[in-house]
Amino acid sequence: MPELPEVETTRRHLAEAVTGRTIDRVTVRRERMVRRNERPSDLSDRIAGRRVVSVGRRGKFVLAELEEDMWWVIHLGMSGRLRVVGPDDPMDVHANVIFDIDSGSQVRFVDPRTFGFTAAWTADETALNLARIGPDALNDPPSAEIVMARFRGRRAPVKALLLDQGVMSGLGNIYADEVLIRAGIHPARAAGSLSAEEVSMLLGHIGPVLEAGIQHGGTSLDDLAYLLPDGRAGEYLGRLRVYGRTGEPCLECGTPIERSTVAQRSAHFCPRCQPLDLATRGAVGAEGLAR
DNA sequence: AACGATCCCTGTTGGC
DNA sequence: TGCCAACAGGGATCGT
Repeated sequence: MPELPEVETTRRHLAEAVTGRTIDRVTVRRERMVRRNERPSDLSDRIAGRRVVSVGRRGKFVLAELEEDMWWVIHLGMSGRLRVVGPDDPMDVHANVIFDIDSGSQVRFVDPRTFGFTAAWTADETALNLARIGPDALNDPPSAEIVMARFRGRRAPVKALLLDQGVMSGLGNIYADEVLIRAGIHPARAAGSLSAEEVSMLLGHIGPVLEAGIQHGGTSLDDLAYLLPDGRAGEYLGRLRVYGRTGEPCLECGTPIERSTVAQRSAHFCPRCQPLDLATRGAVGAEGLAR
C-alpha cells in the first residue's frame, strides 16, 4: 500500500508528466473519489484549464501547485495509484478520475477500494486541511527532542505514534515495522517508555529505510494494487526484513518472525531482536491480547 | 486528552 | 470444486 516511498515515486512520475503542462479536462467517474471539496464538480471547475507549476509532496499527500492560487491534491489511500498513459490505452476498470493533459497523455487515478481521494484547494484551504499533518518524515524529520516530547507520558504503542501522521507524516504499516526491527524496538512498547537513546536510534533508521524504499521504486505486494505509474512493480518487497515474513527466520538471528495486532494493525517483529519487557509494554487492545 | 473501536470499500484468500 | 466469511489497511469519527 502506498506509503512515503510509493507516494514519492508516484510524485516523480507525475511531475515528469505534468509540470509546465495544462490540465485540459477532468472526468470524475466515481464521485466518492473527490473529497473535502463542496461538490465533486468543484474539482473540474477549479483545475481544468490551469497550468501545473510544480508537483510536491508532504507525507502521503501529493500536492501539485497550479496557477492562480490553486492546489491539486492527491492521496492514494490504500489501493490508489496513478497511471500515465496515452488516450488510446484501454480504460482501466477502476480508473475513477481521469485528467487529460495538453501533452495528449492522460493521468488516471485508479483506486479499486476508493480509500484515496483527490481535491482542488486554495492555498488557505490546503493549509487548513493539512494543519494536523506533521512534518515530512524524509525531507523535514522532527528532532529527537521534539519526538521525545511527543512520546513523553504516552502509554500508546510506539508503532501507533509512528503511524500517527501528526507526529511526522509518511510512515505506514510496512515501513513502520521495517524501522522498528532495525532499531530493535518492539512495536507494542509504550511510546513513553523509550529512552532518549532509543528514540534517537529509531529516528536514525527512518531516513535510510525510506530512501531505500524510494531507491527500489517502493514496495509492490503480490496481492495489492500498488504499481509504478509506468506499470512496473516496486522492488523493495524483496528487501523487507519483517513485513509479510511471519514464520520466516529473522535475517539477523534466525528466530521466526512473529505477527500480532498492535494499534488495530498487523505488526511483524522478531521476538528476540525486539524484546518486549512486560513493564514497558504499551496499551494492547483485547484483540492484541487474544493473539 | 488519550486511546480503543468502528467504519468505509472491494479484491483476494483461506476454510469448510 | 465452489462458496462465502474473513482479511487487508489510511484515515475519519465516535465512544469511553
